[in-house]
Amino acid sequence: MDASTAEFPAPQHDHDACVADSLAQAEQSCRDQGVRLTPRRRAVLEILLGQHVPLGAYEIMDRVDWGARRPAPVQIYRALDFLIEQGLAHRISSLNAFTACCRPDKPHGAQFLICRHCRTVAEMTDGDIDASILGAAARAGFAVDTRVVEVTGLCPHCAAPAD
Amino acid sequence: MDASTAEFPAPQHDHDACVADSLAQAEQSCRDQGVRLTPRRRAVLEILLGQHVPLGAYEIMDRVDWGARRPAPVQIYRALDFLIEQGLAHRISSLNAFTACCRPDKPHGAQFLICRHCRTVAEMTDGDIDASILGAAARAGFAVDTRVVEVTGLCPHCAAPAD
DNA sequence: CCGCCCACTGTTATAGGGTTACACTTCCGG
DNA sequence: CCGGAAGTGTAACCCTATAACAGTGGGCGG
Repeated sequence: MDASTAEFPAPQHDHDACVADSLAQAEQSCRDQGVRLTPRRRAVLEILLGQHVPLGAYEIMDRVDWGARRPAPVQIYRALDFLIEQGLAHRISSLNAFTACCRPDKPHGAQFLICRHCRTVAEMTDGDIDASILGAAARAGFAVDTRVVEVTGLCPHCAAPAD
Repeated sequence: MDASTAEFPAPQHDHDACVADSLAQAEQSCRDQGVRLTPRRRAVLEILLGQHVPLGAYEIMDRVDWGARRPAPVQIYRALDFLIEQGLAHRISSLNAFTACCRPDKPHGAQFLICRHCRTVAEMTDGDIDASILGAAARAGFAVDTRVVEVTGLCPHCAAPAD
């Protein structure tokens, strides 16, 4: 079975290219699905793409610039709902925070590795984890709907140097 | 490897015995550890044990009866912190809610099956899930600290009859 | 071309979840 | 009997999320 494809982006990677890439993919994906990536939604996505650290809804609210007035929480949540529905973003339940999806092209339930030091999140799609969860659920007679897998610890970049 | 041991309690099971049992185990466990299951903490635990459905901190606050005055949120959280530290309760991140641990005797990281219909939660300790998570993390060079595994869907009792 | 519907957006208010700071009490060991 | 650590009480505050309702704009059938 397909093994883990998780990777922690190096702190110095070319993040601008990283963002441009994901944004282009998102636009393509929305065209394909016949849904609208409006300026509001796009703005929220861009903010999420800005770093590999998840943001709370209120942090997004503070960073977004929609002209005259600071947006209300509900506006942010609406954009987030859309992005999550489209697979362009994920909610990190254990942090009450949100992060852009790094592979919007294929639909997937993902698992997350969360560094407790630099707070970077790596997304993986590991077949073994998925299979073992489905197996255990089946043995309990449980019909699986959604899965939340969030692992906290230390990423390679924070574990290696003096902490 | 040890397979899943999850089970959904039948809606009609003898819940009084179920509670008495867990409470006795909790008291024994606290004596063994040399920590104090004070009346406040015990009250919160009893409320959590009252059903197999997780409760929010504010629901607990409403149900607890500490005499004259309704307790403040922080008092509930302190009791919950203690119970979780002692392995007598768990936090369900995806629900912002708490549930009593059904097997306080052995320390463990657990996985949860959450029924979206009756909201009952079953706790399991599945070695395969654990191993696959640790394996994937190791391949990413990630040092695991804590794991959150929460699966939503339909439990056997809600899937079978007319829904 | 008109008018209607529907998706999107804006505004206000409120419910629910969680923490900080500080003061007081109770328990227990020396 | 005294002092510290653990437990408890109180108040104030911030973060997270949703409900309810009003306005706007564009596409499509008539």
